[in-house]
Amino acid sequence: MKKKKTTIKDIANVLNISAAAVSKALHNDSRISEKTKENVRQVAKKLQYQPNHLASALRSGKSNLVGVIVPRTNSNFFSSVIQNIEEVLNKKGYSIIITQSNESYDKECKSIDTLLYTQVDGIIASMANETIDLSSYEKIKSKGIPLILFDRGENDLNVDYIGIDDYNSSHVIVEHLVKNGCQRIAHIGGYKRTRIYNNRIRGYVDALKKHKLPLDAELLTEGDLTIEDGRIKMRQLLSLKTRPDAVYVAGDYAALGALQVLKEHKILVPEEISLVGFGNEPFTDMVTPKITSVNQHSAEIGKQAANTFLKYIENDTIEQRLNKIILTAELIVRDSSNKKTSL
Amino acid sequence: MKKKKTTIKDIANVLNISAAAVSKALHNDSRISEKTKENVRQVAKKLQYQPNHLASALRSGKSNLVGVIVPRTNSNFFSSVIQNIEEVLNKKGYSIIITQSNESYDKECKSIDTLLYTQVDGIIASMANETIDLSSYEKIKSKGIPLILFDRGENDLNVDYIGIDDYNSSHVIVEHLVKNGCQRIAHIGGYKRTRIYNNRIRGYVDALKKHKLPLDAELLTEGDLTIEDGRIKMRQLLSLKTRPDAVYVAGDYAALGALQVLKEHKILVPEEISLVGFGNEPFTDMVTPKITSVNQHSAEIGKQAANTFLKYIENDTIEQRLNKIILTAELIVRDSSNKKTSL
DNA sequence: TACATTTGTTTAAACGTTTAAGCAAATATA
DNA sequence: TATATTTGCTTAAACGTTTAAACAAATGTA
Repeated sequence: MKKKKTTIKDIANVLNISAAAVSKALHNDSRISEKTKENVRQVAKKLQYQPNHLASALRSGKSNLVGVIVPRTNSNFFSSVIQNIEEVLNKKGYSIIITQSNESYDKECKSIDTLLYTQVDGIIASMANETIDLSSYEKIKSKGIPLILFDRGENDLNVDYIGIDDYNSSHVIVEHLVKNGCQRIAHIGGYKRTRIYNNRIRGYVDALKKHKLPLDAELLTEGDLTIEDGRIKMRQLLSLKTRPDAVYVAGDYAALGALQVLKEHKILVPEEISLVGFGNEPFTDMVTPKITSVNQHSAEIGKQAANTFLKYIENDTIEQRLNKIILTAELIVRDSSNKKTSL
Repeated sequence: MKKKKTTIKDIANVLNISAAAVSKALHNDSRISEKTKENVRQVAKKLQYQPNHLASALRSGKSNLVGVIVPRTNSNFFSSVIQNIEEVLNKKGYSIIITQSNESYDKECKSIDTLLYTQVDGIIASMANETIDLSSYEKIKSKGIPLILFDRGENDLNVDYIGIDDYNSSHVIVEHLVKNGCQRIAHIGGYKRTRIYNNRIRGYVDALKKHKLPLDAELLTEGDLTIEDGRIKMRQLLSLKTRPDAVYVAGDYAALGALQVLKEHKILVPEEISLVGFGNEPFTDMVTPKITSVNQHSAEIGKQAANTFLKYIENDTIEQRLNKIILTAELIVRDSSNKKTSL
């Protein structure tokens, strides 16, 4: 059933020249005459020749493929990062292979193996929530393949990292809430072991101290920041003797869950409780009230990640080391925390 | 800088056997002694041997890679389909390469070229909105590579297709709206040239006829079904002399835009105007009021698509032809159209 | 004992490219 | 005119596997 594919040899046979000449003609080698090049191009077109990536990559040692590992693609942040990585890399002749870890460590390891097996020229990744053991990522490094992390990274790997200033973002958020008259600010956080969430928590704690606000253990929770997690944590917060008057949630999905619970309890947002999310997912602008959130500059992160990879390709003498590009996140104030306009 | 990668020959040298023996040992060939196999496994582990996909794929003519083309990944429908394709195929030793067309015909052609170039063993695709010219897809077929379409397909390609019954879904929706007392039902549709949207439009028209409802050209619009498109079309509908009392939108994002406009105009949903979307994106359940929508069985579609591909691999004598698997869509009734409970 | 089969391995070719090296013919240089 | 350089190609090896074919040694069969 399989149709025979046209190879460089087929073209060579038609023109009665060597396969090497055809290869060079297709690569526009200066030592091949214009006439031959034109002939080759014509025959290639007529025979519907399509170069065989496997063969050329094997021979040249370059696959022109870059692996991208994300926890999931159905968040706007990740899909926007991916799109921008692709845009930059396509221009330089690279294609990308996207894999999802689904936040699972096992799946992530498998993805890495698949990518290495496919002989990608580099890997750009955001780590799964579950990942603590870094040996899989060490393997990438040990093969001498450029590794670039974004969003969810790890200092210990000593590779390039592109992300936002999580610690400072927390300060900006707390400051904003304080300005809006909030006194008892809760934080629904991610897992501390993940660096970005740890930084957000540290920023939250330090900002409270700075503003001399109560630092109550009850007001600080840790979780996976899914919608359901947000619902659970919000219910917990509502059951406290003294409820918070503001909740800063480290992820938009959990913020959405929290908002649902608040609405179910007929609690006015932001009048009774202010709400701030993180990530600026499109739905934060769709729900009622619109949720204040933090723009993570996904496009910029994608572009920087791609360019960082290209840097290694263009100059392979550079040694990989911890090199952080930290972008300043931007607070997008919306109804859920803006008491001034809603009064 | 590049570390030397371990090959089958390195293992062979250590054990003083031939490379062929190593290859066979790694593939658990029955003609290799247990002792040798064990030795090979040990040395492979010690040297951190990772097979070279390029070489094995080139030699065997099988890449164990399947290309997946979607308009975008940041919709829940597509990312769920992808996840299920991956799940099924991973079990059979295949990895997938995901590419996004971003609804652009050009990008789609490039994606197809990249995938063919990468020598994928098959392609599973949902076509871009823009795509009318099918020559790119014909190219896949002409190479003898299994092509499976889902959601956005084209009969003319004569390949397998997995999707839902769009025509009938429209009937179910109109029926539901009629039962809820709606008389003047508008349809914000997709482009007619895309088969699924065409089917939804035909179903809408025929259902109106069946229920002897007015078939008003003003009430039927065509567009790209983005949020913005939904907003524009909804404003148009509101500016009519006689407004509709129900709007059936062929996509959830456009339905969301329509809902925003309705809320901005302080129109009660569903009391004054009922709203139904399509796709059952998670946000339909998050907004207020929750939007009635249609579940497209993304998981099932993904699994069926993967299994259809596997069918061709397991039996390469089968000729590809138009073979539709049509799943029955399920109407999820929510607040935006449910007058009975909301009264 | 003679031959057949099985076991465990090796040899060598192949997959489709790229590329270093080689070489003859054409052209330039002195 | 003799020699050097350039042009336009060919040859052959290589990339890391897989696999058909060959083969020696061990084992089985009659």
